[in-house]
Amino acid sequence: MNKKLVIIDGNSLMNRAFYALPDLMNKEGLHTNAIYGFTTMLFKIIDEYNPTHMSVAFDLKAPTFRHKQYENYKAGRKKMPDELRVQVEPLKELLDAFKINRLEMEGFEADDIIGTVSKIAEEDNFEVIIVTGDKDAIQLASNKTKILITKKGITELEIYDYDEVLKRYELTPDQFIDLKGLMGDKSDNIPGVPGIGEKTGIKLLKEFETIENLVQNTDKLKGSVKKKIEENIDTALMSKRLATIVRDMPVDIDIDELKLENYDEQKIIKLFNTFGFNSLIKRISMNKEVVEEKDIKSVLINNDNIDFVIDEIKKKKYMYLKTVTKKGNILDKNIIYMFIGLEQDKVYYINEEICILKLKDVLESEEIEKYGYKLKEEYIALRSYDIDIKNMKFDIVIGEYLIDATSSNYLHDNLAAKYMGKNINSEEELLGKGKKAKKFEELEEDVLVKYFNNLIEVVIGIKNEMEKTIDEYEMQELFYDIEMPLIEVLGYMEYEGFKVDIEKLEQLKEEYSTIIKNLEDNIYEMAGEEFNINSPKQLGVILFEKLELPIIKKTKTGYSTNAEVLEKLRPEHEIIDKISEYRQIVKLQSTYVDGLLNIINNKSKRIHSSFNQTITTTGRISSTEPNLQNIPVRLEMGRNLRKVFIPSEGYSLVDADYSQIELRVLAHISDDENLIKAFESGEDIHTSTASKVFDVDIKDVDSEMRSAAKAVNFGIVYGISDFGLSKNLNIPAKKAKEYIDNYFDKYPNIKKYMDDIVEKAKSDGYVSTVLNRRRYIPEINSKNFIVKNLGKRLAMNTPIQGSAADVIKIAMVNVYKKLKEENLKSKLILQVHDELIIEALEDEIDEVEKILKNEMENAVNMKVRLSIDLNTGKSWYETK
DNA sequence: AACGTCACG
DNA sequence: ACGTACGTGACGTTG
Repeated sequence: MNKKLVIIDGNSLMNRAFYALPDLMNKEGLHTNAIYGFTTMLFKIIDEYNPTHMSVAFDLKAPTFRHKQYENYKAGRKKMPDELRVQVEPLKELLDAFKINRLEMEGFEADDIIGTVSKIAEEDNFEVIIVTGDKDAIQLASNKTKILITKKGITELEIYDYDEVLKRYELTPDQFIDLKGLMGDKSDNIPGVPGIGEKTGIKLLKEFETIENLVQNTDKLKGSVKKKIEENIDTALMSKRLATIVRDMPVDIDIDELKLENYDEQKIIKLFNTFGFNSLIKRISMNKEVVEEKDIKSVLINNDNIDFVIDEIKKKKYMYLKTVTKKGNILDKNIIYMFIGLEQDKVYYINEEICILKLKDVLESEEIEKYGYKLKEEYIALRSYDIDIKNMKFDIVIGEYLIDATSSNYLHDNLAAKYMGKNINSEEELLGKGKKAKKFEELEEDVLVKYFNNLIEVVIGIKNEMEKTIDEYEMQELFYDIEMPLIEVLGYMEYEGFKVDIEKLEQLKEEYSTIIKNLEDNIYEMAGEEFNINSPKQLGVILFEKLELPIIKKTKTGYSTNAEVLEKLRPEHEIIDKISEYRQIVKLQSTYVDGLLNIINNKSKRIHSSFNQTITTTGRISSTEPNLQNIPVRLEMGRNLRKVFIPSEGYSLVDADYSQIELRVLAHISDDENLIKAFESGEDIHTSTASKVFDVDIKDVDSEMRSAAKAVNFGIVYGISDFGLSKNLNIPAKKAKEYIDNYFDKYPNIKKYMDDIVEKAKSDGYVSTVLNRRRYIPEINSKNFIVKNLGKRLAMNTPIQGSAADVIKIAMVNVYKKLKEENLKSKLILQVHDELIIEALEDEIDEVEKILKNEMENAVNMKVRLSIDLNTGKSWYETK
């Protein structure tokens, strides 16, 4: 095999990566962009060139022989920024894990090491590849040595071999040194001959070949060039010496030591993990010669032999579980396979309904713990078989969400890479993506079996370590008592759905269509032409070019036409009102009326939203397809839509919402005496805040003061800034700052909370809720002012929003449990952050209200009491 | 796929 | 001086 050496200029490449990539950080706030860029480059080079030998050369801090020759060498160079400096040692550690040789030598620069090693390698008949961001290395090009230089960014490389240098510079690589001697080098502070640049330099060297020859023959020059050279002979010679890369350093280098060995995979994965390089973890396992590919034997179980599996489950008292379903109605039987794992290498699967039904007992047994991946899917899939799965005890997706709520990827292949260092076939690799994506039911059985066997084994492989982390983070209560039981509650709400009045919805559709049509006509007439009102771009042209209205604000793509801008333009032209109205109704029509009509379940005639438990960074749940957490309420026109959300025959809706839960949570966390007192007094909280901030008697607070105070309270919850408040209240920032200062004066412990939590985020890297839910805030250590300030607001807001989320989740679990215990027919069907909705049987309304009040107000014990408002009605609209 | 806009807590 | 309120999801347009 050909011997091939890749030698990299470590400092140079790190530098390039550092400046080319945005400021990446891991969750503890370690900057990682240079490491990341370097590593991707490393992968690329290994992939493309497949070297047998490799080394990375680094500069050391100590002065080199060049400094001794010329005291100004590299003078004036900026020192390495701290954000880059902190990445050097971790990168070296990573290289060690890769078993890639590192070279550094006191008194010499990386370039000299590279020059010396490449020479030794050339003599030993190696093919040599030098990777650097610095053009100086071009002098080393030869017919055996290629120089790769990073182009813009770091992913693109320019290749210089001997011929390429000749072509580009009309000089040999050796002459490149002379050229630099003449031109000098700003970044190294090599003087060169003043007034001689690249053009003249090349011309001279083409004629005289070297500087030495040139200075001997200055008589052949004329004019200003002659003068410049003659006056700078010594400088030119010295500059050439400085620019010459040493190729014979007095060292013994055994090139065999640069040989690539098998890298330490576990260590690399561990390091990638701390850096947060999840995508690279996948790549590292892919790069392995042999991907672990043992024959997977999940055992197919049928009706004749399933009893022995059931016995085994009962003995173990747990089961790992995954159902595979075909696409279809949530209410139908859709399971095509069910996988059951008991331990590593012991996975069974079934594909007959009769077998599923035989498992009903163990699935519904409180004694048998269920472990899995996205267990809500199992709950829902089994409901149509009349199986009510119990004791879902461990879900690795929920676990990972608690460990890192800012992660955007909880897919099993990613978790396998992180926890097990394994490269697993992902769902996207199995099914494809986008429009061409296949469905599970379209795949061959053996392919599916292999995939789901892997998935089960991932859950088995991860559970133990994840348990330890949950213990370490003291999240046992949050995980086992709240988030895990919540899975069933959310699954239940999805399966039950929310009834809608379809006729009413269709009637609204007609009404809105007529209004929209009229508005369109009006707007076209006022504009003098037809255009797409829904296009901000076209609308912008009409408003700001044709009608020449004043430009209030710009977006990065053009004119802003949002509601705030339109409000300011209102007095300018009568078209504005029509556009605002049009926007409002089109929104209602497209998102809500059409959106809802599209998604009504044809069997239940109800809406089955999906509730996601692992999306938000603060701990809230989110709702999709449709989003039932943003149904209009603020404006009457939109609020009417709530009339279509109705209970079943014989039922009513009972709606319970927490009063000021976030401010109450804040009072508790901050232990602020005044805010606690304000809640105890029973006084309206915004009025009470107004009386403090504006220093007037409660009875003298007018509505303007109250609404200003309300904005201040919102600001406090969001992580206050004078700018934000001033914008919201439309007052000068100075005035806003006065309000804030006043507020903190009157509520000193809140001020203390804000200061302390920001400090905590800085020192620990994360903040926590009352139940130890955690969010990492790397933003807070950013050098970027904007990002850092965002970090501060996140630190202030997350414990408040997150603790409120904790509280309502506890209430949900307890309300759900209570309804079940008491065998009530009433159903919990929706949560909207601080609000629960129960579809209550008429006869049970009193009991349901009692349960809601009791469980919600006593969900946690805080320094201020929690309070809810209760409303009952025949539509969501009526429960106000 | 990104952007602007707008609905909610 | 730097430019922002916190957390979401859906729609239509545009590139």
